[in-house]
Amino acid sequence: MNQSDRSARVRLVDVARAAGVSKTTVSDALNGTGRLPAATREHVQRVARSLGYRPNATARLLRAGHTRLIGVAAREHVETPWVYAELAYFVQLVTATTRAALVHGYGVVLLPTTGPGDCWLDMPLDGVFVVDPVEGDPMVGDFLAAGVPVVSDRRALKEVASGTKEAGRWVDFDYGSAARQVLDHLEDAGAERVAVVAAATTACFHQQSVDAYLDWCAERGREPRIAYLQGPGIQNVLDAVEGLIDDADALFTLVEGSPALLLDTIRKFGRSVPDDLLLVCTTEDPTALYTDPPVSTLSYLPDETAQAAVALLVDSIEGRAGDHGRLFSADFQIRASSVAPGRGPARRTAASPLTPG
Amino acid sequence: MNQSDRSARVRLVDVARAAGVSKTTVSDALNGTGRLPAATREHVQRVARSLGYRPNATARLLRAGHTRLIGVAAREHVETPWVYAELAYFVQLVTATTRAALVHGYGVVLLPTTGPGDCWLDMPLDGVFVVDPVEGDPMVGDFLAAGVPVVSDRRALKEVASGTKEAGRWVDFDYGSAARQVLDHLEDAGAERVAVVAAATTACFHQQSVDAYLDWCAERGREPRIAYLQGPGIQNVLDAVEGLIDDADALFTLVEGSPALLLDTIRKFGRSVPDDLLLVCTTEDPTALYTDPPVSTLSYLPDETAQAAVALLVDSIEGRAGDHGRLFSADFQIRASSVAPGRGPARRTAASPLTPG
DNA sequence: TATTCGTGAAGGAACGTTCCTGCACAAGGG
DNA sequence: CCCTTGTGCAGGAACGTTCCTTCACGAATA
Repeated sequence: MNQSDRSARVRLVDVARAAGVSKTTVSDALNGTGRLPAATREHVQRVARSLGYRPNATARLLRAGHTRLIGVAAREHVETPWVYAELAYFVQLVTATTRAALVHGYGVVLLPTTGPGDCWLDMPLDGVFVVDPVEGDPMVGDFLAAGVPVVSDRRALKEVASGTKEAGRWVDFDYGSAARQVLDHLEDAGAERVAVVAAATTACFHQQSVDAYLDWCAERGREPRIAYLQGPGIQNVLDAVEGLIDDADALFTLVEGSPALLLDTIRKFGRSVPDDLLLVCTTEDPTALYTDPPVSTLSYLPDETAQAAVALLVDSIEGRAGDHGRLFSADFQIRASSVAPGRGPARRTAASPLTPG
Repeated sequence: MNQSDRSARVRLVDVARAAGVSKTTVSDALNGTGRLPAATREHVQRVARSLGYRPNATARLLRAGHTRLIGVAAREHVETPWVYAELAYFVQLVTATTRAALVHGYGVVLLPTTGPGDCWLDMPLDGVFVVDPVEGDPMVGDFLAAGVPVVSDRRALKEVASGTKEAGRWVDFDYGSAARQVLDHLEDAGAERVAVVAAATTACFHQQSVDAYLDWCAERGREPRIAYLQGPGIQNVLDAVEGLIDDADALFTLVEGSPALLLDTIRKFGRSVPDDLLLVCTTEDPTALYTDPPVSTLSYLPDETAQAAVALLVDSIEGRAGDHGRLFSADFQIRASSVAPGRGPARRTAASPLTPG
């Protein structure tokens, strides 16, 4: 099948033969290396161009010993379920990773998180960024064992720390305390029955957030109000809200859903934000700024995270010492949707602007 | 720097030496090829595992002659400007491409559409999918000249058709007639002053859509009402709407913007959808179904497009004949936002459902 | 004139696989 | 006992680059 292509492809030696010089000369002429007079250089370049020669990327990479390719495993981005549930976050993360990688001279491969065995190891990667791994994620361990530098969640790295010489570097959030920050804010704003919408996944972020919520409730002797998504898509988010709304005076979503649509849905059930229901969304969706009222958001800074991850990964790949990891703080933007009217700004976060500039 | 890693890496020969067998035997034992007794096979596998051997992906690829990697150039996805303007479409396209590629056993590399010269040619790709290329897109020509199979817009392929032996395959929409379909629908629904929001780019989709709109207006002797985005982000979309709204009785957006937010904005200007302003959005945002009223959408089927593109690309890569291209029709879903009340369903599209199931 | 020196270019070893070819040896059939 | 057949494995050539080493040769120097 591919034979015709294979043999038709002009190689370095073909150029060499056609130009009447050696492989070395062709290589030097085209790469600007070696010591060649301009005449020879131009002659070779002309011949190469006339033959339509293009160097074989794989061969150069083998020679070079690196591929300048990093993998990004964004579990929820590629796998079918939950695609929409967390869309904006993963999209921004992947996009920012690609951009950051480009700056460092690397390309990005979107890794399948599902798939047969360790098929990802067949890809010629210099390093991998495993975003928000699930519990006992096999990818992290596989790559580390294969000697491929990994950047991921600190917790995921710890799990496989034993037995691998290379530790892997991390980019982390303290998801638990971010959730607490939101919960405390809602409590300060007067909420007594905070409900949470979560996804049914073992991803670090969800697990830690939910655990923090449960602890927070337990500390206060309150009964947790939590709804798990039954499937992907907006409808499931709205359904989850529906199941919680009657018995809550504040809503904290851990999954992405259109802020505007959430407000619509809440309104449909006869509730009003923020008058008798406070709302905070974990989301990267910028529309939260423009709704009426603007919605308070908890952001996990995909741009910053991606940049840090790539920087750490590249350091690791290129053998520089650098940091072992970076700990970020989530960005909690308090807006009108979670400030009870007449109460003024909440105590602990009084410095934050209530409305966007 | 990297030398320690380099020399530390266990190679096939190291396993061979340690196991007291030849390279061939190791290769056969690990790949399940050749004729070896189970004992030898297991012995080699044990030694390989104990040394932590992982085959070098690049070397296998060189040997194999292919990389099982395809590139996706989604211009607007990675480049900074307009990132948000067309988000959902590109996201779904890239995601669907990744998924489809995986099914065929290929990985996906996100290609930089900006960057020095032809840096993309350094990547070891078996094929490329160039999404919605701009006019005179260099990538298409570069890859075709390099003998790398390309799937792209038919128009972009035509531009560079001369001189390259391989033609490239295409996945196409008739953007013009899709736009006309929407415009005709709006006219049928009673609109006389249809305004359009467009992005300032030379991407095929935008150019052809705008051209169709201008022609459509000219045919009717109507003055075109068109606003170009001044920059990325939702705010610019809303600003564009603001500039058009006073003088229009129908709005057709060619750029993605949150349907819910568009409705809010329109309402803010004292207009009402669909009573005195009809609205159709080009978007993949599923929230359009859930707004009040639900918003009519024109979808360019990213999932179907991606699947077809990957299938064509894989055929091309693996030397199968297959189709030269696939022409799709955009999916126009008429909902309440573009049906004037009391007028009943529009003539030409009476069969389409007015509300989602 | 014999020795350096710099320039221009060729030869060939790597990079780490896969896989084609072929050898040694044992078992079976004539 | 010789010839075939099959099994178990080793050797080494590819894949297409890059780059280190070597070499020839003319000019400048001693």
